[in-house]
Amino acid sequence: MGSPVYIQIHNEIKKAIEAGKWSVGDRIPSERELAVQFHVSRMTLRQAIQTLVEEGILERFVGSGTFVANQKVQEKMSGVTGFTDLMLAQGKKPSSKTISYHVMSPSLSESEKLKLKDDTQVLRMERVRYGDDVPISFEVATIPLEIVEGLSKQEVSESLYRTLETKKGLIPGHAKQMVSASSASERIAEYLDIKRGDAILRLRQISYLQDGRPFEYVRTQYVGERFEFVLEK
Amino acid sequence: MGSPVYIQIHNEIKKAIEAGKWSVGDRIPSERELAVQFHVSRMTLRQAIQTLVEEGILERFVGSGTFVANQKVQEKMSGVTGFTDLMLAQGKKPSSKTISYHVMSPSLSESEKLKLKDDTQVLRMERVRYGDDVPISFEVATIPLEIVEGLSKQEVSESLYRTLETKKGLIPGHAKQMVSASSASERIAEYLDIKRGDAILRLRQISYLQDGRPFEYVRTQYVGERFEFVLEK
DNA sequence: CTTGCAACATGGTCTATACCAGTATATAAT
DNA sequence: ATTATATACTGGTATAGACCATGTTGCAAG
Repeated sequence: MGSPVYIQIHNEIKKAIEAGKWSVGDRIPSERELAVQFHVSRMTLRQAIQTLVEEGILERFVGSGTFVANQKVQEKMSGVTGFTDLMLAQGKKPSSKTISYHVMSPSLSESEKLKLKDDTQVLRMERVRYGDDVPISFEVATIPLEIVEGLSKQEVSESLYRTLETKKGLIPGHAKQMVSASSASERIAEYLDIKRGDAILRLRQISYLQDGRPFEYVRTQYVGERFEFVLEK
Repeated sequence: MGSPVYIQIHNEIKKAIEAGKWSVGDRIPSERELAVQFHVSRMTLRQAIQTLVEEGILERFVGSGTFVANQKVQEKMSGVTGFTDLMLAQGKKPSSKTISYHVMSPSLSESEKLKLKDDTQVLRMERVRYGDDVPISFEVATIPLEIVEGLSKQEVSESLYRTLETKKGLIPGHAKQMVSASSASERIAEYLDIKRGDAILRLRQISYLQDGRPFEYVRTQYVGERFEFVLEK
């Protein structure tokens, strides 16, 4: 074995992680501790850690420590589906908490996006979504009242897409999505159990029925570190 | 000056090269000499050199010295990740600057994504992209060497897709994209003229040929406040 | 019980030094 | 002149310490 010491240590740490010695999110021992364990100087140990960070296996935070990097929740966007199905497809337990649920007059923006007539009322819902009880996103969904007429709050909240199809025969056609990134506000940070200023993946989606009518306008803020979209095209 | 010494030295050396103090192929003074000139330890000087090597501005050879690599210049882009079209659609002038352009051994991650054999070399390009001269994104593109063999730097940089089709008969098939959000590192923040920690929209894309072979792996970091990704599905 | 602050731990940077394995070059032997 | 060899120089690796800014934590004051 002619390779440098720091490469050997790199391999040992990687094997230890793969063997389950530390799980995702776990903090591994500090550089100073590991340097002692491997009988090398801290600088050499840092070189080993560095290569693992570059591979995305570890993450470093000043003052906190070094952690096994997060595997992100992935959303396959090949079809138009809801949050519930996305979570189930990944073997995660989906849940959500409704923050607000009101019928009201739409904002100008909502009215435009949903192509509403002047006097139309909408249902606006705010929800926090969880995957395996970890907050994944905060979303505001606006739906024309006529679409959800006759449906219970539970039906709308739990799985709108499925309910629309089975109870009203309304089938989603296409969707337009706008993705950007920003920072978490104080309020959103609290809901998502992150810090203000943390990275947010913003998704604005307008969903259309097969006949072209827009039926849902959703603004979602995903926790950047816990979520990832996957697109196949 | 708030930035670390090795970043400052990095900038000074880079400026000196751009100012013509050394030309492509020239050998720059040894690490020991430069360490004395900049009044720092050799390890610190090495850190500065390291960042320049990672950007492809310098090349190191044991026993011979450190040399200015053939790099540089700006070029108009078209189509590779659809950046140009996106900019034009918004009435903005697209441009880009090549940060590095180098043949090297792939990282573990790159090797996996591109399904490379053990000894395969890759071409790795780093670019900053602008819209109306405002930095929009920083991207790292990795391409197996065999794909671009025989092609000029200009052909690869300006329109990889078109060149592959006309010169090699290789036609892109599908692509897989992963979108997430994170915070800007110190280095990326500098390139994009934002602050460290600012919101970043990350896009990782693997492009496949029609026969299913992956031929390009691109990691792009968009400035969250300046960019929006629009999808129709 | 909360709040504020001090002490501690952590990764980031930097020093000064040492030895190694390649490369280049001057020197000696042919 | 050519060849072999010793020497000097290069970047690569490694050490053992040091200080800094930031994050965490426990303890004291309210």
